[in-house]
Amino acid sequence: MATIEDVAKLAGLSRSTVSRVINNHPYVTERKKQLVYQAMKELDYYPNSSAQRLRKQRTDTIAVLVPSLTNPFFPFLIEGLEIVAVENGLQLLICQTHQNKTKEYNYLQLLQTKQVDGLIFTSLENDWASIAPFKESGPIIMCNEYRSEATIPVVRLDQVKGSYLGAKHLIENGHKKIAYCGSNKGELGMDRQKGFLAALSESNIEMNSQWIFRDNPSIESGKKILRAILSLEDKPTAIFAGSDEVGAGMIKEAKIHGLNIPEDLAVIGFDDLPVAQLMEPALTTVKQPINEMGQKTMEMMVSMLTNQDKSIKNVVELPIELIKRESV
Amino acid sequence: MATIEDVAKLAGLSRSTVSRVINNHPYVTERKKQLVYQAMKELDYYPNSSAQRLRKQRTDTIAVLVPSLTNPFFPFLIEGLEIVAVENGLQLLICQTHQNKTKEYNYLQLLQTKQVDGLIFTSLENDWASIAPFKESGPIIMCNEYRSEATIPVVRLDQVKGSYLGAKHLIENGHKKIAYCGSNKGELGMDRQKGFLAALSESNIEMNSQWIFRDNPSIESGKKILRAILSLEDKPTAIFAGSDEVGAGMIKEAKIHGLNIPEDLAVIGFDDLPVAQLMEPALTTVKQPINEMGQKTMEMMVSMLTNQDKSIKNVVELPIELIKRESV
DNA sequence: TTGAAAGCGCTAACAC
DNA sequence: GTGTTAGCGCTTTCAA
Repeated sequence: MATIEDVAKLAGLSRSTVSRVINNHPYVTERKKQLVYQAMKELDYYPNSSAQRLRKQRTDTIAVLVPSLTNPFFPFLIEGLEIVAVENGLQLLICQTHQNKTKEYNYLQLLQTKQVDGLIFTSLENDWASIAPFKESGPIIMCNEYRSEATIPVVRLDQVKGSYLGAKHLIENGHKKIAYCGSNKGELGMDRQKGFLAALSESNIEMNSQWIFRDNPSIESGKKILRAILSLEDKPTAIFAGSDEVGAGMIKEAKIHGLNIPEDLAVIGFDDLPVAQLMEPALTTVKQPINEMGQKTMEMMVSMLTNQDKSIKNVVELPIELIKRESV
Repeated sequence: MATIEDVAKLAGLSRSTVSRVINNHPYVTERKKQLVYQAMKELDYYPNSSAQRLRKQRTDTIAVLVPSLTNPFFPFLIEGLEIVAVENGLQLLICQTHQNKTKEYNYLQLLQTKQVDGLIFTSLENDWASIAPFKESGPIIMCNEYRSEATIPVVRLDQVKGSYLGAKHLIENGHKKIAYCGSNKGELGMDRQKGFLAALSESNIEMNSQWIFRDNPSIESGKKILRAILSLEDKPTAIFAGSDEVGAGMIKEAKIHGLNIPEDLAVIGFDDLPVAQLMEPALTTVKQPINEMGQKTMEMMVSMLTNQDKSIKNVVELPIELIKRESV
């Protein structure tokens, strides 16, 4: 394997000059530049990435922590992140936490071992307190999920408003017995529940604790929850599904059990993923501007990387809207 | 930022001993080991990843090239790859090519710049001839997609058989006018078409060239193709969709246009992704053991990494089967 | 069982 | 404009 030394020798120049050519420095004669290119080609030379990183103390790589790629929400988020990353010569290191606290925590070592320059959380299993110290090791941003105690930039949506819109829509369609699905672990989940409950109490509707479900946001969860609802004595007439995948699973399972959607049971999703449109009836949902959220996040990362603004408490909030289809 | 030198000093030992502790070498007194641990903790020390990689000439990272993560097939494949990668202390660097020849080609530099130890193709835009030289830079494996000229290990399915099964099922259900969707660029695509045509000719069924569609495997493509079919004078009675997403898009669009599935039009998918079960009617499909394919691939990569078997032409072929649901 | 020393491949002062 | 040189932080002979 050829090194920069070999190239320098063959071109009859010094390592520095070769390095300058590699890094597009000005002040290199066109002639010598050509000499270098020629030698590189002849030797099939490529700069060693580890050596560059060690010397430059920079990796141009950003870690992106996602719970799972099989939840389509995250590939769409990554899509947005990647657009801006590529524009800025950054590489993404995609890390699946599988909702595992320890795994998530261990990925923070990427920052300490200088394998990445920055890190983006799109979900969070650990307490903020245990994450906070890692801010010293490089820029950390939260995207999608958030913590109000966290003194780092956040790109998020108004989840309170999102679920409020969803619940309101259900109520306006005459529903008073509404089930709720969603996590209550993160602040995102708590806010979403808050908005939901706000809409109910605004209309003096009471919540039945039996109608609250905490499962994972998956199709299987949707099916499971629907079966649980069916076995209830006092059944809700509508469900706030918390995600399109859950909503889709519910619709499918409901129909298997002979229910008509939305007549027997109204379902509203969250996210506006492709599956929402595919369902029969098409899933009414709360749309999140996922791609835009990704882009805004990476823009912020780039600015942190260049300005060294290590601890701006910057909150970007993007719009969220109701998409009416046929399931309510 | 503390370095190994700092740790050594604080512990009153040499860099070598600290390094030995870091790398779990035998022959270090328990006492000194503890001294090192203590110093590392005190200094909040973490080994610099770039320095280790440069020195060890190893990154323990494998590049995985996928067309796109928003096609759920690939997240499921990655799931399988990751299981075995984690077991073997390997990291995945997931790279989206977005079906772009140049992008794909540029990712090969990861191998030459020694940013990764090996590389896995799950699709291929470039000719094999232009990829072949990169074998010198590290182990390359093909998974899912394949090329018979390629002298590298391949983990794949019998695509000829898969599409044959699908077409046969359509024929057995009385169809003689069958449309086909699928790429004809890669060998996977060609084989799939081959199997499809084999089933037809076995039953003396002729193919109408107007019934062949080459769009991308997406929901939108499915919708578009369905509309194209609707505008045809001589319409097929069944469609081999080539992917579940395409099939799902078709079913949805067909119903919008008042068609009954499968009475007016039978649809068969490919992959057996979650969306197949969600559709109404549920999508009959050809199931690929995606997760298993990922695992087998990474097992092979691990063995290449350890045995230095750089050019085994090893083909692993996994079973493929028909899943009968309601769309045929 | 431990330490000294060489060197992985590169970049960036600094000097000319 | 170009070369010399120091050194990024680590591992691994080699010798003791």
